[in-house]
Amino acid sequence: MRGNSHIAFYITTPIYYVNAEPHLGHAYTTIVGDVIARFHRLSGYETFFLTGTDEHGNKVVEAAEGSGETVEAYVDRISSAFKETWPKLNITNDYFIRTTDGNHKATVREILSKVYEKGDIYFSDYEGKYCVGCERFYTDTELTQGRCPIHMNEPRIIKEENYFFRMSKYQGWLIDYIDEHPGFIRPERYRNEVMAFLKEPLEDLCISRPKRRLSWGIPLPFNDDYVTYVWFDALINYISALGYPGGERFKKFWRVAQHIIAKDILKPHGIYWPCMLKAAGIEPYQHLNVHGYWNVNTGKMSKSLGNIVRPLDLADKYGLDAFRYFLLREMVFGLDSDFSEESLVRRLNADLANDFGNLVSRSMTMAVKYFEGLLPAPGKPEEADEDLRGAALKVIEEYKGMMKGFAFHKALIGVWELIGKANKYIDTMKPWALARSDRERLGTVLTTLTEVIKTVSVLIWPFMPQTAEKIQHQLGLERVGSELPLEAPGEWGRTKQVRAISKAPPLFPRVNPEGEKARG
RNA sequence: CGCGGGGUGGAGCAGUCUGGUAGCUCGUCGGGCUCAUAACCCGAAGGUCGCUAGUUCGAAUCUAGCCCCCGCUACCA
Repeated sequence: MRGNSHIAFYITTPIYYVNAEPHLGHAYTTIVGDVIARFHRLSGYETFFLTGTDEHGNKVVEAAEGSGETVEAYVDRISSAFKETWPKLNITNDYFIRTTDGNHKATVREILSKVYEKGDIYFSDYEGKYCVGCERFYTDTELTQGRCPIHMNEPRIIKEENYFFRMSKYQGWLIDYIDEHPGFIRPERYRNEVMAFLKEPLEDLCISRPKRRLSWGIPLPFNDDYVTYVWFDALINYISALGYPGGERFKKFWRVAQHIIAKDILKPHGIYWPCMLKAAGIEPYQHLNVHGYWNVNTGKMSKSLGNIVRPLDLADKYGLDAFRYFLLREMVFGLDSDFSEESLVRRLNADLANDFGNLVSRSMTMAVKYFEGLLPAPGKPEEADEDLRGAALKVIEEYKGMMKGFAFHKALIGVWELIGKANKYIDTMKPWALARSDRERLGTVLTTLTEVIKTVSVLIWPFMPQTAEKIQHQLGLERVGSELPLEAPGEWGRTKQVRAISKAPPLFPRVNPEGEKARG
């Protein structure tokens, strides 16, 4: 069933700015990317999943000075922190890009030249309110009563010559494009937000900084006294990573590009980036997928222990798969959510331990207890068996639609409805009674159950790869993980050998509300 | 007239785009089962879906107006 490999899929996270170490928000975005990438691999798509780090700009220089390092050493260190975090969260990115990479810098300069030669970059005065202490310009809205929020002094009005990107030229085109491509920015609330912004005239974008003020950046190809402003640098990573313009990957993947971002960087991605692409003569990306924020009540945590929510700590404490599941199940993609360990524990116990883990546990135990793990070929299915199978096949179809639309919580709700039906099926069929009265029927019931569990294992693999594969090994399947495609559950009745020879440990041990592992 | 988000049983949330018996988790109460991780299954109590008007045979869902809460001031996905 790998015949779909000519179908391509390209997904990106933002490149993370290296002035802080990875936190919950970074982890969420990247796990979403991983889930969607794994889903497409499972569906037979040739998939390219990109993440990386954004390393230029003033704040990075300041952060390096603050830690007493050279800029180069500093960016290497923080970039590595990101790069080394992702494997620990089971992130399967195909490439990790850094904006300090030579090929990226070359691509940025190439694009700049192209747009410059086209006449869409011009040199002009920039006048603004500049705080000498901060060494930066402020907009009126950033100022507190007309004063710098940090130094509390009045900013100086100064003029600076800079290069500008003729973004206003593309406003009409962008409005039409978004109109004609309803899913271009999604969910819809963010599309509306961009459209609302585009109702006002778009200003041209200042894309340079003089070197005397900022040297840590990519020099403009047409004026070496200037470096490019961060967004023009950063956004281009999405194509430089593919080897634009001539790279095979660019040809294969760019036309199916999808970005994932959090709502704070909607404007650069929803407006600057499409205009930049248009100016450079490159097709727009396919979808911009925008998610909300995790609101973390850090006050509570710091009171007791003075600790912060760090993704790796949570994964260590509760299990990586539980952590990944929680993030994708709890947040409605696009909306804000509250994060708390309490709600994580609630989901871990209710959804994972009670509903799902226990279903696997009781089913496996019976397969081993009554048939020594070797289930007989199923007999003639009865109505209840067919109903359950029908429900499973229906869930697979709905799941695909939800996943493609980034409705992860709905995809998981569907899977858990199936889990609920399987638990109910056990209670209705009473296999422990069949063990004494009708062994053939017992075999059919247990086979039906293991098929449902197999189906579930495939559907949860993008979210919880370790758990899914553990189950698939227990079921004695020859193909596991990404080798077991989404269509496999349709081949019902093939699971004969269950390998849970002795009692397997629970997939998800229950946790008491204080976060300690409960006594099993 | 700033912009945006939200107001759904005790708590936390889906559902609103594509109107049609109001759903989930936790909690409470009662029952069942014994294969299972004090788990699972069934049942019960509990909601004027912020307010008002409108469209409609029918509105949590669409339209208009109003009220209340929260971000936009902390690094940042």
